[in-house]
Amino acid sequence: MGKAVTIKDVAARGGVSKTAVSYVLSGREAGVRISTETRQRVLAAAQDLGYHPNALARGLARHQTDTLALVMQFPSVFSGWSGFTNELMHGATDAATALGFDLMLHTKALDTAAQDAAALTDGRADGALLLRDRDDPLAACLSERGFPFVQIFSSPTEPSPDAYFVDCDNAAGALLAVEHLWSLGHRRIGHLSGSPKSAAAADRRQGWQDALAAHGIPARTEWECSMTYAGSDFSPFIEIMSRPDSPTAIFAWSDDVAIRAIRVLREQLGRRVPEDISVLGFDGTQMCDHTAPRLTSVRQPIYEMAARGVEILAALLRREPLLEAQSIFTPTLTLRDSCGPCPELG
Amino acid sequence: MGKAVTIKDVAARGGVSKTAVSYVLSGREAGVRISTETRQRVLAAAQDLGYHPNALARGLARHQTDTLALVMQFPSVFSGWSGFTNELMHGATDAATALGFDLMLHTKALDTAAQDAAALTDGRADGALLLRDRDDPLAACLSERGFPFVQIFSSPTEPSPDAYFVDCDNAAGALLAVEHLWSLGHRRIGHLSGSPKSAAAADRRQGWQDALAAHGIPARTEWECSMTYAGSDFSPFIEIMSRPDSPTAIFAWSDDVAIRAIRVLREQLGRRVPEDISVLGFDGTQMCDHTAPRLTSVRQPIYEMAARGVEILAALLRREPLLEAQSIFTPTLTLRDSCGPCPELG
DNA sequence: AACAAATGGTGAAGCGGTTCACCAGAACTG
DNA sequence: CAGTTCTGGTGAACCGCTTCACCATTTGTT
Repeated sequence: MGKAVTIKDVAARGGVSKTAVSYVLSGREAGVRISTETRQRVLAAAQDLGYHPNALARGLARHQTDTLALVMQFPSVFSGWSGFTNELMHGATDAATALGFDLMLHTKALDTAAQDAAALTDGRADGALLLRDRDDPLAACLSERGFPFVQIFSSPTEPSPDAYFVDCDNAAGALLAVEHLWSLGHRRIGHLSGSPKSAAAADRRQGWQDALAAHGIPARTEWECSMTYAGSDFSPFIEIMSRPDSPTAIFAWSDDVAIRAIRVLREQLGRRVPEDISVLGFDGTQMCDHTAPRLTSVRQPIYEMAARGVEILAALLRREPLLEAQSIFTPTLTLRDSCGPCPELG
Repeated sequence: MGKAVTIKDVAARGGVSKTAVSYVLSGREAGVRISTETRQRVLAAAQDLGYHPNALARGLARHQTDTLALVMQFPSVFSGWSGFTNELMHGATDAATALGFDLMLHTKALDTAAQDAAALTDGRADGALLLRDRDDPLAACLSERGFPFVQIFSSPTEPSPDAYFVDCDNAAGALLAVEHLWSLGHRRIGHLSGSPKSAAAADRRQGWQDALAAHGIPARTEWECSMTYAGSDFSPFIEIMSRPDSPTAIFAWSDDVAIRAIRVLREQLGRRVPEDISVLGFDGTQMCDHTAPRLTSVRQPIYEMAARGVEILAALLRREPLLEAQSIFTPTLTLRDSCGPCPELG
């Protein structure tokens, strides 16, 4: 790094004080007047020198950096392949750019939530977008420190008016899924569930149970199989599907897992989808259109949800009025080709 | 944000000077000796107060932030779905975490490369990972400013000993692809090409041409179709494939595009893959295993390449000896089910 | 006992900005 | 023409941390 050009250099070249340069370049001329002529000189000097203010110094002085932290639960959030993370990052970066914020990634995990919170509040970011488990202690630690944050793809167990979050109605999504399969004649509807610590996964599982219960068919344990990642060991699933009364339809908690399940069904169990068995996913990622058969899935608008999270956080930081501090999107069902009538019918 | 706890608070509580606290907490005790007893007091005080140094102030004073900037060519790098970006981010974040660096995303684009460079060198990042077009002016601007960077998934046109980059041998990859299709009897081998500005895409296209030429069959213009994104309009492709002498095999510059092509072939042209036509991709993303048919693809180790980029940059910044400043990975061919013998044979 | 060396630590000057308090001179007022 | 109000701008403190130069004691040496 050669010596970078500082505000002092610009001041010298413009024949003015640092103060004048600061006022001109930051645009915030409240309290101080600068003549048009001086402004031009400063601008020219800055241009000539290729000056760009040091963000560290500016941030230190202003206690504000116009930077948002994106905090992931696991580094492994990047290990899925269906495109959830891609779409999330896309929405978050687009919105951040549009609103004039930069984005920092926080994938590190320290020993305790308190330490994570301390690290997050090291001055580099003005606020955080949290993609974490439900009731994650980090949120509490951040609240305690008075650090602004918005949770995305998660919502608190108890309604709390002062929490900011963006989520979709996962239970409603699960209901859509089960109802669709039910209408196709399926009665033994299995579930590939995610981590119980994930708010989204837990709600989808609950929604599945409730939807079945509403039809007078309590969900059976042997219809459920925990499959947190698409890369997980699917032998429990194979075991379950090999039993006599195995489900005729599977509702998977995510597209990733659904896609993997289809493959396992075809390659290791010799079952055709949707003729022998129906599979339904959750997320409605782009990949759904490109599998064979194309994956019927409950869609949550990931891009929009991530963008909304950024918007809420931005409004919060800028003390602008919030349209809705808590945003719950309604999922929709996108029909494609992976679900068919129950083969045991007629 | 409530008043954050500063080094002064810790000093007061420990009954020592700021200086002592700084030396103890930063671990860098060159030039100054601190007794074990004092150290304990400082540590305890810091612990009690939940102190974490302000990264802005520290960075400003030290001219170093242990943060890397990841600069994308387009925000749309997140719009693909095959998992390239996911795998890249995964490798980059893992390596950065392992080496003690944070990651900042830079997806904004200002008016000129010079401005982009100025913004990048605003002090927040020590160096940059560039995912950009070949001969991108940004690289030149950064060099001029003496800002350290490593280009990933790209390499300079002219060999330049002082450039740092990680790439794969794209031409060799294309050769693998063409040779495989050739060995299956295909003679009319088409190409879905990417942006000519992308180093990778351009090299793959060139490799395809050269490989065909080596067999005495110059690539015909009507075998090629530019298809930069998987979301692009595929009607030119449809047009090409509807002609009498259309290719019997397609080498796509990326998995995304290959997957889309398979779908278009099946749904809009009624052609079966691989019976009627073979399709071969590039990247070897996880998605290849989950399409139907599974996609035969030239694999480049995206995770490792991104991680290597981070490692090189880290070594550069820490003035550690570099094993290889320029890293060129050799791609491999992963056979799956999307390529078959040329139907026109026997 | 006199001096050197080691031990343990502090003060203050930055790093590169922002911003508040204040000021000199020109332009109005009555 | 003295007094007020604008206009246009400056000086210096400060943001929180690092680090160099330096100092006061204690311990070791001859």
